[in-house]
Order: sequence, then structure tokens, then C-alpha cells
Amino acid sequence: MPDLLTIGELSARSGVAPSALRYYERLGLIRADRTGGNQRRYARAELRRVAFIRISQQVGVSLDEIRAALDSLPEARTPSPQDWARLSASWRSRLDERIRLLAKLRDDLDGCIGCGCLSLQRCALNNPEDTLAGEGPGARLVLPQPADAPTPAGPFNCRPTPAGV
Amino acid sequence: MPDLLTIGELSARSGVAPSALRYYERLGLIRADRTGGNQRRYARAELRRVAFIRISQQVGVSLDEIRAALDSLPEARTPSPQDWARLSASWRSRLDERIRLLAKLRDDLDGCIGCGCLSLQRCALNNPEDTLAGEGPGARLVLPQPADAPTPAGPFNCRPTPAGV
DNA sequence: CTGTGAGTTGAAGTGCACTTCAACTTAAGG
DNA sequence: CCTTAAGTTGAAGTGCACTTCAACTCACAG
Repeated sequence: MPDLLTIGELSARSGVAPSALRYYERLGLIRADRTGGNQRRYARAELRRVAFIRISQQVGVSLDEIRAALDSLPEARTPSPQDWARLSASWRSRLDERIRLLAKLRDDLDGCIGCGCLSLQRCALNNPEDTLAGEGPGARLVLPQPADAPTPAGPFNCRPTPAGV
Repeated sequence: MPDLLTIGELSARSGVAPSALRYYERLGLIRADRTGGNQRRYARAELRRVAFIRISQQVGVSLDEIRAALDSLPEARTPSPQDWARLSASWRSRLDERIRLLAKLRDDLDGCIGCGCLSLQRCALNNPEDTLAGEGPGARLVLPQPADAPTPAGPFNCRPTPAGV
């Protein structure tokens, strides 16, 4: 009746490699029962957790934060629709922000492509609020902008640099 | 008269750490002249290259691809505004696609939050075209979906899983 | 009962984009 | 000339999200 899934089945149904599932388990993102012979058996509810993990990654959330979010689920009972809705909603503003910054970048790029300043200079870069914080899903590779960096004096400016450089 | 920049100056004006600038040079993204004492001296035009690199990263392009793009600049002359505009424009569709997928993800999330299916299942994940390809700027961490993966039979479906799981 | 495909483990490797380090040299002001 | 901040190098380290590997065990159809 519990209808447990093997790691291969969970992998097939979720599209996540078995090695990744084991990795998620090590990090405490999902859990599995074991057979007498020590093989993993997943409750169907884990499928939902895996789905949530992958969605969250698309939103740009790190596994560590996802773990924290999942930890906030009730332990006693199987999470309800509302529980999942709450978690999903918690990413909403991040997603909005990410979209907003990308849209701004696109507009800046468009503006710059047309103008004499050539693009890139003050338009998209000279704008401190414009740092796409917490962008990348994985390594925090995208312009981490340490925040303690004193916003470089005059990073770039539009003046076409007399020599036309 | 060429008014060359030291690595510290370029770093300050671009907001990019000296170590990163050296790294970019190793990868062939930027170049520097040397003083008699072997110190780097950057032409002002390099500022523009660095700006382009950072913008491109925000768009989600890898350094390797950025290098390829920069390689397409004319070697003979200092790149013109049009040259830069062409490069910038080449990221445009990527940016559009990224924004489109994130917006779709947001809508799916919203839809799911309201509906009984709980979120996440068929809505956002069960959609093969929806993989945010080439998302992350750094490591290709985000659902690389090997393309040879046969789109898992029925990865997730909305049926609330009778038990209410 | 046996063969085979699927599963187990810990340790090490991968890829990207950097950063850190030690040991040393250069550039520039006083 | 001397000091000192800033620069140089190659090698190694970091963080994330995994993957790969070898050596072994388990589950189950025939």
C-alpha cells in the first residue's frame, strides 16, 4: 500500500539522476527508507520534494536554502497542498526580482545599442542597484559584488572617450 | 598619450578584482601591454571589453562563449560602436528566452499555488520545452537535461495522488 | 539456484569562475 | 637611495552541484 519507489524509479519519474538523488539525501533534502538489504525505497511524497527542489533551482535558489525551506515543512504529517503553496510562494519575490533585473538589462542593452555611448557603460553597469544579486543557481558566480566594495568611484561613464575608443 | 591603466586602476574602474582580470587574460578575454618591468598596462579600450564581459555574464553567457564573441571583433582597429552593438545584440535573443522561461515559471507557480494539484507537478516540470537551457552563468548546473534523456515517461502528473500525498 | 540488472559505499574527479598564497620584483614619492 | 604600495608568477584552494569509479551486494525472473 505505501507503494515505495526504488531509486531508479524515482530517477525515471523525476528526471533526476540517481547520483543526484543520493547527493540530495546526503544534504538532507530528501529521505528514503531502506529494505532489509539496505536499498533505498522512496515514499511517493518524495517525488514532490524532488519536484520542488528542481523548480527552486530554476528560480535560482541554492540547495542549502532549499534544504532550509524543506526543513520548515511539518515533520509529523505529509505536507498538505497549502504547505507546498506556502513554500512556492516564498520564492515568488525572488523570481520577480530576477525577472525585473533581466528585463532592465535587456532594456539597457537595447538603449545602448542605439546610442553613441556604445552600450554597456553607464547604462547597465554603472548602476549599483543593478547587480542581479543571488542570480546563478549554482555557484554564486554572477557578480557577487561583495557589498563592502565601495562602489568604484566612477566605474564607467558614457563619454565616448574622445579617441573614440 | 595612450594613457595606459595599471591593473589596479582597471580593477577600480571596472569593479573587477585584479585576480579576475589576470584570469580573463589567461583565458584570452582581454590583453595587456607590459612595462619594462613586466607589469601589465591596459589600453582604455580594455575597459570596454571588461564591461562587455560582465554584462554578458549577467545575460548568462559563459566565459568561453564570451571569448568566442570577443574573438569576432576586428583585430586591426579599435572596435567601433557598431562592433559593440553587434555583439550586444547577439545576446539579445538569449536574454529574451531567459526572461520568457522565468516568466513562464512564475506563471506556472502562481497557477499551481492556487490549484488543487499542489503546484510544481505537470505545471512547470512536465513541460519538456521548459528547461531554461543554458541558464546559469557559471557551471552548467541548471537542469542541463542531456537532450538524450528520453523525456521520462510521465514524470509528474497532477492527479493529487489519492492518498493526498 | 543462478544470472543479471539494479543497487550500495566512500573516495576522488569535474567544470566553472575565481581567490589565495608565498616568494619575489617594480614603480614612484620623499 | 630607501621605503612602500602595488605588481608579478605558478600552484593550490574554494564553492557548488554533481558524476564517476571500483568493489561489492541485492532483488528477482527464469
